[in-house]
Amino acid sequence: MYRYAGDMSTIGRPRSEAARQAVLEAVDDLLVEQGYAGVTMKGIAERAGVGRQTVYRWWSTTAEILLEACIGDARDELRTAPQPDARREIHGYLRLLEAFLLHSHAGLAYRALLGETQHDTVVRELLADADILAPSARACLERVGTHLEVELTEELHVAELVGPVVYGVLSMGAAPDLHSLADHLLAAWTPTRG
Amino acid sequence: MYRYAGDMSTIGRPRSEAARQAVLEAVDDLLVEQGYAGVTMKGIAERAGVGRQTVYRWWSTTAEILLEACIGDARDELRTAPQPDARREIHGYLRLLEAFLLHSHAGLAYRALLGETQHDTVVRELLADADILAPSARACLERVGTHLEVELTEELHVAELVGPVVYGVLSMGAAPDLHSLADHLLAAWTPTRG
Amino acid sequence: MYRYAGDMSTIGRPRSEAARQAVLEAVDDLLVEQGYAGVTMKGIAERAGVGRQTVYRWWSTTAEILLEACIGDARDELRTAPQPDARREIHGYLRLLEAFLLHSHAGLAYRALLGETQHDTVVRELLADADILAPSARACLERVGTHLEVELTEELHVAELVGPVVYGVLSMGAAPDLHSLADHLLAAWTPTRG
Amino acid sequence: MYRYAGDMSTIGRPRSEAARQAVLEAVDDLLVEQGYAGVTMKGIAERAGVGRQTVYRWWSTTAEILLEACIGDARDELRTAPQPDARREIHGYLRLLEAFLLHSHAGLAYRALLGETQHDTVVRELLADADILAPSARACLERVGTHLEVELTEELHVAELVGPVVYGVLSMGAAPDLHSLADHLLAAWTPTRG
DNA sequence: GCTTAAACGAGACGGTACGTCATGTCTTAAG
DNA sequence: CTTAAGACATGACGTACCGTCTCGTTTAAGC
Repeated sequence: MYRYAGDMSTIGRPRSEAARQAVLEAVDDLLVEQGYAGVTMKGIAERAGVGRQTVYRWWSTTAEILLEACIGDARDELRTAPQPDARREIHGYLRLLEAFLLHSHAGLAYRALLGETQHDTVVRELLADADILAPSARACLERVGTHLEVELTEELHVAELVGPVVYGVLSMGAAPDLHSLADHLLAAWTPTRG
Repeated sequence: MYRYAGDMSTIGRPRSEAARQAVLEAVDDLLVEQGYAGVTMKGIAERAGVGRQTVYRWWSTTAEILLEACIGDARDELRTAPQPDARREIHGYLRLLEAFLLHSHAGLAYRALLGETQHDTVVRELLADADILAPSARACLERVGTHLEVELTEELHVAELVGPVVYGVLSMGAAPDLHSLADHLLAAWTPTRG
Repeated sequence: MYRYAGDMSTIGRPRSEAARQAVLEAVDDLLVEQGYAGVTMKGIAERAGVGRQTVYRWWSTTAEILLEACIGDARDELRTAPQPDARREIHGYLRLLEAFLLHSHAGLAYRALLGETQHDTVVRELLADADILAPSARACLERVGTHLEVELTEELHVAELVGPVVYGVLSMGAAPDLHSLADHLLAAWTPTRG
Repeated sequence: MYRYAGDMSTIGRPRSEAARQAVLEAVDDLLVEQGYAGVTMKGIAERAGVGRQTVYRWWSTTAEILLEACIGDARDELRTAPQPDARREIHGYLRLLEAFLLHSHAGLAYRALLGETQHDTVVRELLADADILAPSARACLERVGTHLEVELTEELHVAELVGPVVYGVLSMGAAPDLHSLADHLLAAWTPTRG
């Protein structure tokens, strides 16, 4: 469970959890309703009914707020149930990923952040540290590996699994055909027999 | 070859090609020197030694300018020479793509635009229409197909070829291992015998 | 009679009288319809269907155009018929002046110019040279003088006659009571007997 | 004494009196140094070392600032000491008025505002409400009245007293002869004896 | 209970980019 | 050589958000 910073100090008025929640909800609402251009520090503060200084006290940029708002949901939404075979494992994960990127609030925030990453190096590290997609992909690969004669644990496999979907959604707004993609990945990862 | 708009009207002072070039160079310089945050309409106009109105007359947003500035170079930089076999064909293209995304000015602009795409729907269509990466990927696939027993022309194959590299660069700032990726792609696309 | 500049040159395309008229009408229309803020060089040119350079070629400022547009009408509108006695002479002129300043297009232009005079020294000289009000006031005073035992020709008398009305209209948008003003002026100018 | 708005609200950071003073001084300086054309919102803000938004927060137009800047000084500068007789009373006031209009900073601002009044109805009401000249003229008339057999309180008398000087200064840059004007006014206001 | 101290809301502060408008100059082709 | 058209560089317009600051208020913990 998430524990926000500030539990070390003991004197003075403690941080308001209500204000924190209001800010996180505000940033999510603004992103959905007004798009990324509507996500401004000023707008967030007003929407949350919170002083501007209060926002700046706990977050430096809109990206940080956005990340904190989506980080928990993202993990939950990308969790898959184990499947009986490798093909269903892969295909199930791809579908989940596609849904996350296209239709989830947290996914919308992730795409916005991934976009901002191209403009701002600080955001890149923030997002890299948060490591939103990779853990779920690694979990999938681990389970896929048990169905095959090989183990799949490397960064490369994550990129092969996740990359085509992310590229499709980011550049064209739609993922490629997931059935064929799953088949191809399976073929790529199955050792060729003599 | 690119021909800027304005060749239909015959009356009045004609559009200044010098101003157009100055703007396109200015946007490129600013992106490289100051990053995306430095790419503002005001900054472009001043850097180009051009009136602000002149910029707005021909372009609506910084994204349009960026796109026009990189579109030509991108095509050139993504052209590959034919290779003797499929593996070298694929690997050569992947290396070219990685270099483009990581080190080229045009590639920097493309990444910035792909980032902006996540914030702004208008930019998405602009970039989709420009179709920067796909043509080069399709050209590669076509040549790869002649070395195999199958043809590779679909959108899915483009995503499989391009996606892992783009995802790696966008989210972590580095492409995955291109040799292995090329091998996997070859395996995925080679019909399983026997 | 007014002769516009440009009658000395004989070679080349002659100045277009149509363009000149169009400009003068345009400036008048704009002042009435949009107020002084709407009187711009650009606006005049467009309204007149005339090239911008054509306007600049013959006039330097909007003030010059306004002056040329109103100068003729002003003279005509401020002409009074002689009256049988001094009081009617004075009162009639005051009424005419009031009407000119409050309701005439030329009077509106004059007030705008007198306003601009306070901002721009060049306009002051322009307007002083044009001498819009004084001639009519002097004509009135001359006729008044023949009804009295004194002659009234000085600048001071013009100011006494014209000043109260101009001040009232300029500062409050209305002239003072003209009957009483006429009486007072008569009293001021009648040599005290006994 | 003038009290700037903002003393009623208790929440939020209070208005900066320093910024207000800086703006009022800036507008005065600009008018004197660069003339009315130099009095721009941007220029005022920069000269005052103040944010542009701060200026717009408290004033809508340059006219409002100019008025606030001159309103206090104007009252002070137009105050006259009582005189032993009516002629000196009138002549003294006329001299004061002439000096105010021709040589005072506040008078310069008043003339600029009276000029702007001819271009902008909003300014007219602003200036009419401020009522710069009339109170001093009324005070003069009141004291003049006690030296005569009549009372002088009406708007008409103000216009007769002030009008000729204002007209002279506005249209020609100089007042008429004030000795004669004072004599004439006295003659106009003295009841004719049998 | 009183003091201390930090977080809170509100909002003014000096900046800066936005997109629009008018300025006065220029460069065309048409007459 | 003037004309209409319109692009050009310049710079003010009024708006929005930036991040900082200064208020008065609120909410604890510790004396």
